[in-house]
Parts: sequence; C-alpha cells; structure tokens
Amino acid sequence: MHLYRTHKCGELRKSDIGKSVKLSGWVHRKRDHGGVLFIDLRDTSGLTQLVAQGNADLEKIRPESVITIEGDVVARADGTTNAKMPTGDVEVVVKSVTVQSHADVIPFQVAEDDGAGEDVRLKYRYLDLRREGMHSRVRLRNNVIAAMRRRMWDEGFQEFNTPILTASSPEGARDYLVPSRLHPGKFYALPQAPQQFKQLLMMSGFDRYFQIAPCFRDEDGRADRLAEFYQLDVEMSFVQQEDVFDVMTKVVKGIFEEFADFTGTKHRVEFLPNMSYAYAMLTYGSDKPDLRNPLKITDVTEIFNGHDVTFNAFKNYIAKGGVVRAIHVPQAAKQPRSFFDKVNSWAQSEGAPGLGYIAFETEEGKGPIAKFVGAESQKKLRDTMKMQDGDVVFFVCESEAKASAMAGKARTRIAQDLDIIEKGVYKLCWIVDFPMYEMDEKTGKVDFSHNPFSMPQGGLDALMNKDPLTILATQYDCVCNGYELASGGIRNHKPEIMEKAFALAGYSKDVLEKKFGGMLNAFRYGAPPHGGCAFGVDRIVMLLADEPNLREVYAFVMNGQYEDPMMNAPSDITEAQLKDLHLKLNLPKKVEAA
RNA sequence: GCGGGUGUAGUUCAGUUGGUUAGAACGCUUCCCUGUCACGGAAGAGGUCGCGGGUUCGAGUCCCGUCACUCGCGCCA
Repeated sequence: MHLYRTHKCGELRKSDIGKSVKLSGWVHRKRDHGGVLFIDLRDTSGLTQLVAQGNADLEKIRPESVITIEGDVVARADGTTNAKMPTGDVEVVVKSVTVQSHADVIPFQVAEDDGAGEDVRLKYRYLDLRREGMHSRVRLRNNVIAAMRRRMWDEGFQEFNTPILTASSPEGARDYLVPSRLHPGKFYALPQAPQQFKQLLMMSGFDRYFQIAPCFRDEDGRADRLAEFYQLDVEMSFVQQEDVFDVMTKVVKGIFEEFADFTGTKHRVEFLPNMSYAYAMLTYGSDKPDLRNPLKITDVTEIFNGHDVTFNAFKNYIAKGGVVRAIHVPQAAKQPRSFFDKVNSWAQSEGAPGLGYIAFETEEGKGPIAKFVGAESQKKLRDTMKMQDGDVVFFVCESEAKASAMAGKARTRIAQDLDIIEKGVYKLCWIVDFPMYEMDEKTGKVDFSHNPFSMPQGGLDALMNKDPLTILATQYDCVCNGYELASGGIRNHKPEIMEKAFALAGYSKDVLEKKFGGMLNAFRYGAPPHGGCAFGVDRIVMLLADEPNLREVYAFVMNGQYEDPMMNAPSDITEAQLKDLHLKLNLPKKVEAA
C-alpha cells in the first residue's frame, strides 16, 4: 500500500464501499460526540467524513493538522447521508492514524470565511489559499492560463520567453531597476511589457508570437493594479487590424465562454461591433465603456445656445468654448426627490457645481433648470434623444474633456443607483481609432497619447499634412464591462515614418536613435508589417471570478503598499551586498530617523 | 505627494452624553456527550482599546500629532 494514500479525499463513492483505503489530508472540521468522533478530512480534491471511536490522537488533534489514516469505506446509515457532499453517501471508519504534522492554533479560520482582514490573510497566505474561495480562484487562474496557451497554439502561435533583465525604457511608467555588479553604476530594468522584443521577433521572421508575459511597473497600487502582473502578449506579421481582431476575438470569446459559469451563474458572452474612440468618449464618456449600462450621452450644446434658453450659467460657458452633454435616463421621472438630491450631492463631491436636470413627466419639463429652457428647445431635446413621457435628462456643462469624463461618471453612478446595469453577461468590444497625439494640458505640448510605435493612419502623408491632434493611430483597446482588457496596435515598421512621428511629439532623431536604436536598426534590415495586442490575464480572471480586487485572483501577492508581509519584501540588504553593487544609500530623513 | 474610511480579545465586530470591573460571536483550554456534518452542553483563559501627547476629578469615547491597513486622486505610453 502507498505510504500516504490510495485515494483522494473527494473521490470515494458508493462503489467504493467495502474497500480498505488510506487517505491523507488536513483536519477540516471535528465533531466530537464523546463516544464517537467525526472528522472531515480535506485535500485539494474535496472532503471525506471519517468516523473514529475512542481514538485519543484524533480527539486531541487541532484543525489544520495533517494526518494519514487507514480505514474501511462503509455506507452511511439511512438518514445520516449528506447530499451536500459528493462523498456524502459514504464514510471511512478509522483503523489507524499517523499524525504527519501538528498545527498550532491558526490565526483565522480555514473551514469557514470569518471575514479576516487582508493584511493577516497575506501574512498567512498559505492558510488563506487552503480556503475554498482562494483555492478555487487560483485554480480558475491556472485553468484560464492553460486555456490561453491551448487556444493560442491552436491558432498557430508559438510561445516565447523574452528577457526579464533588460534595458530601462525612456517613457511610460517607472521601471523597477536592478543594479549591475559587473558594470558599476549601470542598471537593468524589469520589462514594463516585452513590447520591443515581440516586435523584434517579428523582424526575426517568427510570424506569430505569444507569451504569458510578466510585466513590472513601479507605480502606486490600486485594487486592480499591481507592481507585477501578467499579460497574454501577442504579435503577428503581415496583418491588418481586422486580422488581429479575428483571431483574438475567437480566442478571448472562447475563454470567456469556457469559464463563464465559474461563479455558479451562467453568463452570456457578447462580442459587440467595433466602436470608435470618439464615439465611445461622446456616447459613454469613457474609452472603456461598460456596455451593460443602457444609458447614453448626447451632445446638446447647440440646443442650449438656442434663443429661448435663458440658462446663462451654461450659455456663458458655451461662449468660452464649453460643451453641454446630456444623460438620458428613461422612466426616472417617478423617482423620489431623494434620488435627484443624491445624484446632485454626488456631483458636488466630484467637484461639479451640481447636476442640473429636466424631468419630462409630461411634455412640459420640470426640474431646477426647466424654466430656463423654452418650449421649443425642450421639444428639440426630446426629439434629439427620442425621449418619452416619464424620462429624465441630466446635464453637464464643462470643457469638452471634462464634460465627457463627468458625464461618463454620472452615467455610471445613475445606473448604479437605479440598478439598471444588466447582469449575467460579459459585453466585449474593440475600441478603435485612438488619437495618435494629445495635448498635454499642463505644458501645452503635443505628445503621444498611447503607444508611440503604432502606425499613424494615413502614414507619412498624414504626419506631414494634418494637424497632429486630428491624426488617428492604428491603435485599439478591447474592453469588457467597463474594464480595459487589452491594448494593441498595428506597428509602425518604417524608420522614416517613425522619425517624423517622434519629431511631431518633440523628440529629435538623436533621442530616437539613443532610446530605440536597437529596434530602429532592425527596421532597416527588412521589417514585415506587423501588429498585435496584450490582454491583462488578471483582469480576465477578475471578471470571470466576479472579484473587484486583483489580489483575490493571485496565489502570492503584495499588499496595497507593494510589500509582502509573508516574505518580508522589500527588505534591507547587507553592507556587503551594497558594496558589491557599488551602491550607497541616500535615504530620506524620515526613514533614517526610524 | 494628496483625500476619504478603518484601527477595541487569535478573528470579525459592539461599546450610548466622557463616569463603576471594556462586551458579543467564532476560535482556544478543560470537562460532559455514540450519528454529527456550522453537532450540542458546562466552565475557563485571553485586552498596551494602534502609538505619543493634551484637555478633564475621570478618556476606548473629546482635541493635536503620528503609524498601519484599505479605497480613491495624482501617477500608470
């Protein structure tokens, strides 16, 4: 007989009755009745009920200790079966016990969710991972990654590794840096993404690349952001945007469908038609719209400029270049006054003066600003937005960028208040035609708005002849339920276009050569047209697990301050290590004093 | 760097207007219990009320500072 087990704890069934078995696992729960003792024994496959009589070792043992038992599988008596357990028709009568490992008193409960806080869970992560929720989410993650690999290979992609110790990249997030011992004063950087390497693989002729790539960014955390995270990184040669969409829509839709019932409720998966960035910003006030939210935004600047509108707060702002955006909320006129007050005070907490509205209970609008809008303009509002009796419209007046953002936030907030966000569905969509450049509001300087390596639509001609702020990039995102799942683009593989593209953003040829010389050189030796994208693995798992926090879908993870309380990272290093690396610390005064 | 929230037993939390010995549930220890499956019952241990200072006859409670965690803003091509 095997030293530890003949079966796993989730395996035994009626058909095993009469067998002598050996099981190993953790003591999940104990129910001691004096003469008879029940123990639920747990391993990763499930639970089996053990029955023991007069066994002093088992009576004393604490939960979460590890034991091996030998015993006989017997049928449970009528009325004592447990339909909630897959093994609930049988139990194992214990003949002998070996205690493999005694557990101390545990800092929080494993057998049930006692609501323990995140800091203590992270400190004892191995205990946390034994709990049902974390255990199943980590398995989900593993299964999703396996499915990604399988589906990508099936589509003709090959998986590559790219360097972890690489060069610091000039723009973007802060790099995590690694000092070089052999090269005093020089540093490696951990990759923010393998962007240049995957493009270089295209120039190496490999055609279809993917990697479950670790990425590192030294910026402050959020619930959905970590210092290290994984992307399904993809690049393809000889493709246009639609080729990337075709293959990745298939892969990602397939993955969502494969795991859509993880939470226990089956979710539908809908991949909606592509949407332009401009349309998304106008209609949803976001470049990652939650398309489960039925509310839409309309520009009504012209209507508020009408001769019968006397709302001067808006009119004056429009004269200075402001815009008015309207959020149409069907059948909200019957909402109690408190609803409108709540929306208004929320808007004020966001820094807006308030959120004006008109409620069309009948043809004649009511509400704080209705009396400033004449009958003709009210009718225009109703016609423009196809409003019905009982509908409400909220207004935001701001500069274009701020109005979009505020209307977008209000759209989300109002839909949440009214609980009209559709449930049980993943709504995915490609957002296309991102602008190539944007104006930095602080410096007034034109800069890249996304990836500087994407091909400008219209190529060199557009760069030479168009207002940079009107040039579109071949740059796209994939969004799902309000999250940005992926970002990508068709790359610029022509050095002369790249020089001009960087020049428009104020980067000289020297800078370009210095920062991206390696890749630029590669472009000069025969570069295939290519493009790709990168999907956030963790975001996908979060959505499938219905968890708002990224830390719930990782086995080992740092806290919000990017510290690991279990491994005690980051940590001090010795003087000798510093010396090896040719480093001297220059600490802020606060830290030094402590 | 900035703002909101939280901080009381191992864990999750309650604690009134500042007033006697700071409570509950779960967990833990000891004992009882032969059919439970969140078993049940009895007894018990366990507290620097995050830390420091202040106001007060008296502070878990009020004030100031500070630290930790958390959510968000900035930041994240």
